[in-house]
Order: sequence, then structure tokens, then C-alpha cells
Amino acid sequence: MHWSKLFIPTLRENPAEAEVVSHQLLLRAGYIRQLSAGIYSYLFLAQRSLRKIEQIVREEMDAIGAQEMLLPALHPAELWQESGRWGVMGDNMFRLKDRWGRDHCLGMTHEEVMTAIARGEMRSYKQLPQLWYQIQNKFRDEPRPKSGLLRVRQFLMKDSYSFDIDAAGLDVSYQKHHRAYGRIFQRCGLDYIVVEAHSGAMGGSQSHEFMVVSDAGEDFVAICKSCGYSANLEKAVSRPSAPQAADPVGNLTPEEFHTPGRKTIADVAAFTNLPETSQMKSLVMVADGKGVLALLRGDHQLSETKFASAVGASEVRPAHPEEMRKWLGADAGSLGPVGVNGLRVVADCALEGRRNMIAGANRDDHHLRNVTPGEDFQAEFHDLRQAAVGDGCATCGAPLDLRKTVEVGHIFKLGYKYSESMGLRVLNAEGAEVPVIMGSYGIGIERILSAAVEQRHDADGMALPAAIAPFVVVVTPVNSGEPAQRRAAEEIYQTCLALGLDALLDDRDERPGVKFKDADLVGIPFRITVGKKLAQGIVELVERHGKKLTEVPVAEAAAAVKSRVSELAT
RNA sequence: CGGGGCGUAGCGCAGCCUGGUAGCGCACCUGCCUUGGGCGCAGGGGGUCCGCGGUUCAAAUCCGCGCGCCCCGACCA
Repeated sequence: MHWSKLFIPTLRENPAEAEVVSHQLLLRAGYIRQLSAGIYSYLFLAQRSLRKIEQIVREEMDAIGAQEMLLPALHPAELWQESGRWGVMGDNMFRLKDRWGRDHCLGMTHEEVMTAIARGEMRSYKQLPQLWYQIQNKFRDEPRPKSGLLRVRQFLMKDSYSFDIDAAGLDVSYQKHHRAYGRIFQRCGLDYIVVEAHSGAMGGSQSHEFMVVSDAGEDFVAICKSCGYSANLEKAVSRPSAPQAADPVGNLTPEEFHTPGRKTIADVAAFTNLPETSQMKSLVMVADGKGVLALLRGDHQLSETKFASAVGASEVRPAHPEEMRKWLGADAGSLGPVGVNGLRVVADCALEGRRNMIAGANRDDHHLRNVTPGEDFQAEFHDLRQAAVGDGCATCGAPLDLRKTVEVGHIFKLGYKYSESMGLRVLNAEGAEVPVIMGSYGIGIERILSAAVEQRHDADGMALPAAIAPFVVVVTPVNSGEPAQRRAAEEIYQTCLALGLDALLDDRDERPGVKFKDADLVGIPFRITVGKKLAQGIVELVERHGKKLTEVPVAEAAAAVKSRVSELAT
């Protein structure tokens, strides 16, 4: 294509609203324009790039035997009421009524629709397994859309669903996806990691996330470089660091002391001259409407996700000040586990075996010393704390690393959640009717593009991997006023096309600087520059990523790009 | 849902405090010139100053209400 005919509205300056690099560059390079908060138009360049990503996804999904479909984005409420998710999705679901006043929603995901199709048609285990997928818009009314295409309200997702007769079959479907996802992200040129994940509102047992390390991300993952353990922070387990001071020995009895105005762990630590690791942190939580006291070591943070699964609750929140006073008789800052009754008490494992610690006395401005779990109060021990820098790997003990990441893919074993609630059953070999076991697997298409930009950019713009760049090569005559340069450029461009390269001819009547800047900004992986040395039959080949420049004979330029591209693809 | 910031030409911003002709850079159009990293010169077009209401002889500017967007936190299949 000829650049002069295309709509590629590049900007010299960064739009003020863009904070993260991928957002800035996608706007500046003319890929996208914002329509509203978290809603973007994909212009020509973005569309080309996204289609290449989709194509890679399709090829790899097809390769594991998945069948592509396209389901509606508009769903009747009844479907979501059946699965029970109409009630739990809350404000994140876009809801609307049709002219008859019937409730509908825009699909946030498609378990319900897929299950509805399957239950209408599947009768026998002989029809299983099935792998179905689509690439479709998803709608989520995010409380805070942000970071360009990283958190938006309308986005493309490849979602697939597996239907199997038993857990062993689900394992196979899950593993197929695991491997296909690896190939997809690798072909897209992403440096990714796979981590154990929490399965959240989707329900289900096993789950992995595919993450790209980037400060623009929103998820933290814990990684052990020594044994390879890696997990989302919501789920990561760790060995706590050793307490900074040894516990006092002996069978001491709790003893109240006055702590005027000392509300925080740090205050009490300073006041008692004992480190935070000797303090007991007491958090009053409300889990599905019931009060629960959660205990942690003073320097640890509660993981609400772990807490929710430990107490088996679907909704948890910190208690309000009135609730704390009602249940424990004191304000936050003076709460503790001794003498508590009527509340369930759960404690983090890091407190197990500790002795004679400091805790709140459930009397304002008073604390207790010599509090020993199991003796001075009873508690259920669970892993409740968030893994932190300085913790050891639970598997091998080496120090854990925490990294910020962008989630580009997620695979789930759903189990029987939807087949049971929605009645998807088949006859097994014994003639008994059994529910089908399901899995669900997602990839964020735009996130692949954003993550690639986050991972591969420099001061001049994007340096996209050739596999997902909107064009592979741009042919740039330095001086378009020179007929010889123009002719040579056109010829090289035609040769590129003939070799099957996605080529672009920068035929604009612009100064060379403008053309170079634009090509760099847009991130075209290769540029063939036709300039002064044309007289000697030489043109330049510049690789965007790394800015490597080589001189090649005119006749070989296109082929040189072609062979470099195939090198990169392997 | 809590906290903060912003809204003036396509983009980036000044002007607002202290009310009185709406401005700068880039982009755009015309002509000349130039052609290896966002040239140069000359001329030109483009504004509901987010909206509504109020104060005032007079509002981009002061006051009130609303809307939108961004950031931090909460939340997040």
C-alpha cells in the first residue's frame, strides 16, 4: 500500500490523558482513538495488527482441534439467572431492557451461552470431547478503565470452552490449551511467564495465568528463580521471614498494659520496643454477612482472596467501626483475640507455634503482652497472608521475587459449575446420565498488542515483533523528488509484495526525517531506505528492533527482508 | 465507592488569581524554497473557551449545579 493514500494520523506530542507507554504510543502512532472511557476505535493500523494476532490465535486453536464459532454479544437475562451469575456480576455487567421490558445484558463472557448450546444438542459421551471457541467482543463495565487498551469496557477476547466426560478428559483439554497458549504468545513475540492463579468468580479448581512482566500491569506475581515456582500474588504461598526478635519463653499469662493513642502496629512496636514481627495484627472482617476475626503477624498483609477461600465466603469486606465495637468492644487499633466469643477466629500459619506476643486487649488504648495462640485463645490456622518480598519460596526456600505483570491469557478448569446449574448432561458408557465437565480459556487480543508495545519500545516509538506488526516492511525513498529513487522504491516494493511480505511504500512528499520518524513510531519492523547509494546499486536495510543497519544490493533487498522474517519466525 | 487533578483550535499548552480585543508552539491550507532524522521564508484558515444557571454595564476569568476525562486507592471473569 501507498502511505500517501492511508489514514495514519500520527501525533508529534503525547496526548495528555495517556499515562502508560503503550497507550501513548498507540495514540501517537495513529493506531487507536478513544471514544469514551475504556472504549476505543481501532483505526487501520490497530485493525491490521489485531487481525494478525487473531490469525495466530486461530491457527493454534485449530491445531488443537478447536472449532471456531461466533456467539451473540447480547444475552437474555434468563440465561444468567440460571447459572446464578445474573446476581453476582453486579455493576460490572452492562444491563439493558428490550422494548418489552425484558432484561438483557451484554456478554462479559460466554460460559452460559456455550453451555446452553451444548445442553440442547449433546446426548452421549460419544459426542465428547468438544472444544469450541470464538473471537468476540466482551463488555465489562469496569469501575475504572485505564492504561489505554489494558483495562477497557469493550474488548476482544478469544474464549474457548471444553466439554469432557470426566476429569481425565478435562486434563487433556486443559493441557492442550496450556501448550497452545505457549505457542501463541511465543509466536506473538511476547516474553511471558505462566503462573498458578486463583480461579475467582469463575469457580473451578485449577487455573493458570499467562503473564507478561511489565510495570504497566496490575497483577503481582511471586516468582522463585531457583525452583521455578510462580503464582499470582492472590494465590502465592511462601515461607515467612523469621521473626526479628525471639519470643519470650515460658508459660506467661496475658497481662494488660496502657497504650494511649497507639493505634497502628508500628506505633505499638515503637512503644513496646518490640519489632512488628512480635505483634499480632487483628482484622475484623465480614464474610457473607458474618463477622470473622483474622489474625496475622504484625508485618504481614491479609490476602482477602485467601481469607475468602479459607472461610468459604463469596463476599468479604472489612468490618465497619460500629461492627467492631459491637463485637469486640473496642475500636480498631486495640483489638485482639483473647476473650473473644461469638466470632469465628482464623489465624495465619505464621502465628502457629509463636508464644507471648503483643495483641490488642479489646479495650480502647490497651494491649496485652504474653498472648500465645492455642493457649490464650483458639483459632483455625490457614494460609491468610499475602506473600511479600523477603519471604522464602514455599517449595525450595530461596527468596521470592515479586513482579508486576499484564495478564494476557487465563485457563480454568471449571468443573461442573455450569453443567450442573444449567443441566448439561449426557449418558455415559453405562447408560447413566452424568453432568459434563467443563473448562474455560481466555486470551485478551488487545492486551497482546499492548503488552508487545510495553515490552518492545524505545524513545522513537514501537518496535513490534514482525508477526504482529501492521506491516512488515516499509520502502522509503529518501528524496521522492528523484525519479530514479521513486522508481527503484516502487520496484522493491513490488518485489516485496511478490514475496508475500506485507509491504508499505512511503511515497509521501515529505522530508526524509518525517518519513523516518513516522516509520519508527509506527513500529514497522523493517525499512528499506532508497537513497544516495542507489547510484551504486545499494540500498539500506534497517531493522527497527535494535536499529541494525546493513547495506544490500537493490535486487536483493526484498529477499533479505524475507529471509530475516523467516529467521525471526523460528 | 473514597481521594486528587484537568476541561480554551486537530494535538500540547498559556490566559483565569486581579472581569473589558482569545493567544503561543506543533499540525492544517497556498506559494516559494529545500530533500539522510519531525527543514526555512511569506501569507492564510480554523474557537458553542465542556454544559446550564447566577452575579455584573461586561464572564474563558467570579459563584452554584451538572457532565466528561485522567490519576491514586477500593474493586476487578
